[in-house]
Amino acid sequence: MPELLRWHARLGGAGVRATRKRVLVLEALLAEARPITARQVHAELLQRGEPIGLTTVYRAMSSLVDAGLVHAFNQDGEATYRVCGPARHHHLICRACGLVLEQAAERRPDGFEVEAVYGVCAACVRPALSEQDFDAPRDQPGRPRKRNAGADERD
Amino acid sequence: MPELLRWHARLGGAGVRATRKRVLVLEALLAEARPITARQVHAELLQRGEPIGLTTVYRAMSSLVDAGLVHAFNQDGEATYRVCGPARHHHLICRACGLVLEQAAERRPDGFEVEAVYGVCAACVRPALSEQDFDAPRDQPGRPRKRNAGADERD
DNA sequence: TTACAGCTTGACAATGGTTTTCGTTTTCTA
DNA sequence: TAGAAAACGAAAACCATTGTCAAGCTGTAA
Ligand SMILES: [Zn+2]
Ligand SMILES: [Zn+2]
Ligand SMILES: [Zn+2]
Ligand SMILES: [Zn+2]
Repeated sequence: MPELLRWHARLGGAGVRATRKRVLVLEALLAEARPITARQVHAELLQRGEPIGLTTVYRAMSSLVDAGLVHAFNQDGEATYRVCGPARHHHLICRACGLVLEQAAERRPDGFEVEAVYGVCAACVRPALSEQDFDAPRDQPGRPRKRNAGADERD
Repeated sequence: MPELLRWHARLGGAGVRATRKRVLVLEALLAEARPITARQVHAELLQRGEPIGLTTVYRAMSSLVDAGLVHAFNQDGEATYRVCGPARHHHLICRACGLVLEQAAERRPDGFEVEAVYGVCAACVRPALSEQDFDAPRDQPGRPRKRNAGADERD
């Protein structure tokens, strides 16, 4: 299982021990294509029969972020986490479906160094015809919107 | 005082009454070049001898955002507000000094529609030499950093 | 193996920004 | 001058996140 060993190596290289709980959290993140919250990870692990405290999930997230394996985002006012590649990059974050795309590091002509771009991805922009969710992008289930999903852009 | 009347007109046009408290909040925002929090507005108005409740400040912000006069951001995990121009635009938001720049509406070649770009502005990128705050950009005092100003990008 | 130091875990409490609640006050209109 | 609707504000509720602290685990040196 060289896959798991690689993660252990990347954790150890950052001075973070690959404890059982941290690996569980990492596995839960690896199973998701788009970022999820600490609460979601917590619920999934409990459902898998792996007892873990929510506090521990938060701390594991912090460790994984420190180790550079995971990046954190802010979606609808709460923190979400996703496993990212090792190359330096920034992100495109769709506020409609939650999808995150990695982009090559970029410094704009005006000198502004981009770290995160929030907006609406191509798949979610297209069907801007309907107010409801019918005809939503098929391959992207979309995350449930929360309170405060109004006209502002507080991501 | 045609200035004030213009604001009244823009508020009324959006179905938002220009009440005394709302105008006070708007004035407080107009005095600031970069976004500020509801708590800051609240404190400034109290200092000016204008009694107002924090709840009312929050609701005034919501109304002003609905009316399109004010845009909301998320800086260091809390909401900040700034008066914006009427043209459709998105924002460059510096996480170091809090500056917000309006940018012409933009859709990337890949179809992603940009709404907010978080990163570090040119003035703040340059002096990346010192860890401390000495030699910080002079013309931009910079806002005090808060908890969680770590490696992640949770804006 | 044992002992010890230090890291990890998790139940619980605390924090802090924001929203709800609800009774009072103000504003608009007839 | 009413009466209705909107706005106001103090206090409580909300909720994601962090702090606390006692118990458990891990690695290492004796
Ligand atoms: Zn990433
Ligand atoms: Zn999308
Ligand atoms: Zn704006
Ligand atoms: Zn800056």
